[in-house]
Amino acid sequence: MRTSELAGQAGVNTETLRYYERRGLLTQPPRTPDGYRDYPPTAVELLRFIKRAQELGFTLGEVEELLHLDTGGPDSCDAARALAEHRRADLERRIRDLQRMHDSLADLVATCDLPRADRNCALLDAIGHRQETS
Amino acid sequence: MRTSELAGQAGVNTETLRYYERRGLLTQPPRTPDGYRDYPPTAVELLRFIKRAQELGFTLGEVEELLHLDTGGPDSCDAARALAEHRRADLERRIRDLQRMHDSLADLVATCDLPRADRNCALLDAIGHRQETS
DNA sequence: CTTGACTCTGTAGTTGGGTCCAGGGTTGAG
DNA sequence: CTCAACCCTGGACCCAACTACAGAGTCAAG
Repeated sequence: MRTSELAGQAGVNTETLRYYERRGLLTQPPRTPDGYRDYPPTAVELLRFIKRAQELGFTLGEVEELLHLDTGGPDSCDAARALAEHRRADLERRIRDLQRMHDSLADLVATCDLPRADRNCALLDAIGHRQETS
Repeated sequence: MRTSELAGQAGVNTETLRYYERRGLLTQPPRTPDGYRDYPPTAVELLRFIKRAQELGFTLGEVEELLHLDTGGPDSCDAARALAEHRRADLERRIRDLQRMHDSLADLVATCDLPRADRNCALLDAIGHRQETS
C-alpha cells in the first residue's frame, strides 16, 4: 500500500505520514525495490487509532507512549492502564473546567433573554470601558 | 499607568501588551512626552476581560470581534449574544466528546481489574496491529 | 555622575501539528 | 517516446499566542 493510498483511506495528508514517521510515531515501513514506502493494510487502522486518540485529546506525544506499549502481555497492560488512568483523571479535570466555562457563557446568554429595551448585556458591559482605553 | 504596572495588575507579560497592540486588540494608548505608553486605569479591566474570554475558549480573533462590538445598544448585544451562543454550543460539543472519551477510558481501566491471567487489554488490543506495520 | 530599573523599537525564536516546495526519480497509458 | 501522476528527500514555511533579545533612550536614587 502506497503513501497516497494509505493517506486517502485514513483521511490524512501524505505529508502527515512522513511527519509521523520523522517524529517516531510510525516506524519506517518496508520499501519497494524502488524505495517507495509500502505500508501493510493494518496501517489504516493504526492511523485511525491515532486520529481517534487525538480527537479524544491525547497529544501526539501521549499517543506515542501508547504505541510504545507493544510488548504484549500483562505488564504492558499494566502500563497501558496507568496511562489510561492518568488521561482519565486529566479528562475529568478538563471536563469540569469546560463545564464551568459553559455555564458562565450560558449565564451571559441568558441575560440577553430580557426585553430588548431594558436588558443590559453583561458581555458588553464587561468591555464597556474600552472606548476610554482607545 | 506604565506598561509594567498594567502588566503586573492584569497578570500578563509586558510583551503581551505590545503584542496585543500590534495585532490590533488594544488600541494605541496615549504616550508621555518621552514616548512611554500611558494606559488609563480602565485598561486593567479590559485586559482581565480579554483573559477571561480566553479562558472561556475564545480565540484572540474572537475577542477582537467582541471588542469591536462597541457601538452600544441592543444590536451590539445581539451580536455579542450570537458569538457567545456559538462558543457555548461549541463547548457543549467538546464536553460531550470528552465525556465519551472519559467513559471509554474508564471502561478500559475497568477491564484491567480482572485476574491478571485471563484479562485482555482492550487498549492494547486496539493498537495490536502495530507490530505488523513496523 | 553612575548605576540599575525601567522603557522603547524591530525582529526573531518557541511549541505543536502539520503542510508545502524544489529538484529529482519511476511507472504506466496512449 | 512522452506525459501525467506518482514517489523520494531535506528543508522551509504555516498558524496561534506568546516570549525573548539586542541596542538604545530615560529616570530616580545614592
